[in-house]
Amino acid sequence: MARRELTQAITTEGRRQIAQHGADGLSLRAVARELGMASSALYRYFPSRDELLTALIIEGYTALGDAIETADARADRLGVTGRWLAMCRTARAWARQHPHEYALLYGSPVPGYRAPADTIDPAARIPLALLGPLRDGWRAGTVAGQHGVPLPAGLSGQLENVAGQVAPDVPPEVIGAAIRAWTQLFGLISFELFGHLVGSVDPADEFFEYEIVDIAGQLGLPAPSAT
Amino acid sequence: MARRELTQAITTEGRRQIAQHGADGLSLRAVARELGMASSALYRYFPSRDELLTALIIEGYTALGDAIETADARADRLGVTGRWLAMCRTARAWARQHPHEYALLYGSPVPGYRAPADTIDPAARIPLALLGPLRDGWRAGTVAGQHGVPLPAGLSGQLENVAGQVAPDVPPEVIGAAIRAWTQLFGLISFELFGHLVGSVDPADEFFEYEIVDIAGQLGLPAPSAT
DNA sequence: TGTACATCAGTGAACGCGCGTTCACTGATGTAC
DNA sequence: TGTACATCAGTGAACGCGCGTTCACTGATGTAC
Repeated sequence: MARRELTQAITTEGRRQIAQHGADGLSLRAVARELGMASSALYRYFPSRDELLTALIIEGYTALGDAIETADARADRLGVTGRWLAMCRTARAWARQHPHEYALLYGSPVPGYRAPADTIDPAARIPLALLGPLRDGWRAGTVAGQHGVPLPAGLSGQLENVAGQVAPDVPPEVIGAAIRAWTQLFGLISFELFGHLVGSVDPADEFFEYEIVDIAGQLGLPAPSAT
Repeated sequence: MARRELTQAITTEGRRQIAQHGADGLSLRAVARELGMASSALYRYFPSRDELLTALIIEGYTALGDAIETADARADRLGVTGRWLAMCRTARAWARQHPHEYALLYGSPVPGYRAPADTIDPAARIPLALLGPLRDGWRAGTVAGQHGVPLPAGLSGQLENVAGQVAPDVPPEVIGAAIRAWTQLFGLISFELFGHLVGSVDPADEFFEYEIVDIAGQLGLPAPSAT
């Protein structure tokens, strides 16, 4: 078996173990066992368990990012609001299909594990994709920049800094709205997945739809039927 | 040492270990070691590791619930908006002071652990407390029930069901708004604590303030200075 | 075309570790008569 | 007031487990001359 293929077989099996037993259930020995090789052989491919975990985290963000970006592209003809809703639904669907991987990305940090810098870019794809329709809406004049509460100076500086890196023409208010929406979306998904809605609005399908439409409204996106 | 005192010494040490190493770092042997007793002795107090974990989860929800309810009571003269803001700030402060305990409550579910029914009531105290000012505002007529998006039938039923259990006089829209606000608040705290805001609005102090004021606005709570 | 050598994926045994849980026991304390 | 007994917190050894990582090694493959 070629080096690339075996490396991929290892991460695939690792992902399978995380899917079944969560991040702490990831064991090099178990991966090796499943692949029918000595546990020491894995060290030809990953220098430590943590490196394998990092690879899986990056794969997770990449899979979710791909899914969201694809949903965005597919919803192109539905306008900015349609794109936003499509991305939200896709994020939720991915999370529900891969709950343990989702928890690895957005749940408690793995104790004793420090995410290296390599994970930053793949992770950033998700908020960047969500920013897309907002940025396009602002450029087209359908999304207003100014919000009710004026930005305090420090926050404004942080947001301008972010804008400078990812969308220099967009005002800090819009960046702030995007971060809010991103936080709200994943807060909602986490609450559903981690069981906090049990006993109130679980099953959460209707609540989720209600929420993402409301967030779209907060963002100043045009009503979903209108485009 | 009396039975109650030793039981408490065990949970205190368990909480200390979770604070240092996270939920997976909780080990009966380590607790016993730290308390200077044989690990088998702990089984006189807790029938298994999971039972100890359950006790710690309940203690966690209770501590957070106490903190939030106290903040609510202290802010009584500040009106409904002041109470809401005070509770939000207290929740965040508690989470930042007890990050691992917070992760135990609101992070990824512990793999292989099923939360028993005893945790439901302590956990419910937090959303119930947050509902308080909203309910009072609605009763006093300062908070509107109707929202932009009409409730779909199924969601409305779920919310009426919740209302029936906790606040029968409150319309489903207000319950929905409370669940939304609760989800948003903890989504935000989780994102900050779990590191997702690093690189954008971290340190998150100003962003947090900005957000909770905005949520208050969404809830229809009167402007913070006006009472 | 054939030989000598280097490369390197994979092996298997071992190190040293910590864990949850069980079980027969000790020994102090308190209770019943 | 003194004796016999029950209770029960705590002990310490043991069971059986799985883990990450290291290390000297084998043996096939490919390369250089």
